[in-house]
Amino acid sequence: MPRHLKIATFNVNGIRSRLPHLLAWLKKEMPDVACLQELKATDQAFPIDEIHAAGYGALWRGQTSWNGVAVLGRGVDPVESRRRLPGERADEQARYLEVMAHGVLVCGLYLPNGNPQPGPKFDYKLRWFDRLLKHARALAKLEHPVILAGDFNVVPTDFDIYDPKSWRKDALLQPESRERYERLLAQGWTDSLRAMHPEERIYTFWDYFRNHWPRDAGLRIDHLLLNPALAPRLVDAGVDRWVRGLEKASDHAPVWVKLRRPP
DNA sequence: ATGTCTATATCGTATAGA
Repeated sequence: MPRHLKIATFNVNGIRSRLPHLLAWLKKEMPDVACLQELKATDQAFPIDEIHAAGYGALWRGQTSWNGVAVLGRGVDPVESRRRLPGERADEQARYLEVMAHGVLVCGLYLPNGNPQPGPKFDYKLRWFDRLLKHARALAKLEHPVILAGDFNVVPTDFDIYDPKSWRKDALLQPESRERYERLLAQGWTDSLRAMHPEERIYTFWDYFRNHWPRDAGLRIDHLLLNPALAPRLVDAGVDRWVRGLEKASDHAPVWVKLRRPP
């Protein structure tokens, strides 16, 4: 049994086209829990056999073409807590999956991108964020350890992007998006990457345009937030940049935290 | 304004979303 519990999030940008990368990453980094986003596959197309063969159990919520989230558990089948945010009855987009695994309530999420902004997609992003805020407020207060993990599609501050100039009008940097992320933190959530590395430029996403990866022109939009019951166990956090450097990589790199195991 | 991927609808190439 490794000393620490490792929980990660990875926007795979198509699980079928990215399966070799996902399997290589699981084998090398061995996260105990992995939240995946942008499966871009139906439930039937989810590659559960390969994931089982890699030593992981999984729950997933797919959708044709877009979105889709999953949570993998190393050596265990995650136990489903909920498959959608409260107040989502009419929302069919597969963006939220909450499970229990390795003693932690893991909330895997894929917040809407929201571009172009302004417009209906940005309105949807803010509504989705408001639903998350409402649900997260209750989760923060639990005495049980909880983690919010996923692609939040929010660059929290100008320190979390290589250069905000060409992104000022983008939905990821809007004051309305950032203010909601701030409110989330004000509920008591710890931004693990920033807490561990307050002075460091950290990126988790480099788009495919304009040579951004070779120039290390990235954004920090994939986040791992710990509730007060879990935050004292935080020992390390980082980004598996090597995955972004692979041939035909996702535009995101996996992000992880290491947590002390409870006594 | 641009740039590049993935998936879908359909079998070469266009469109949407990010």
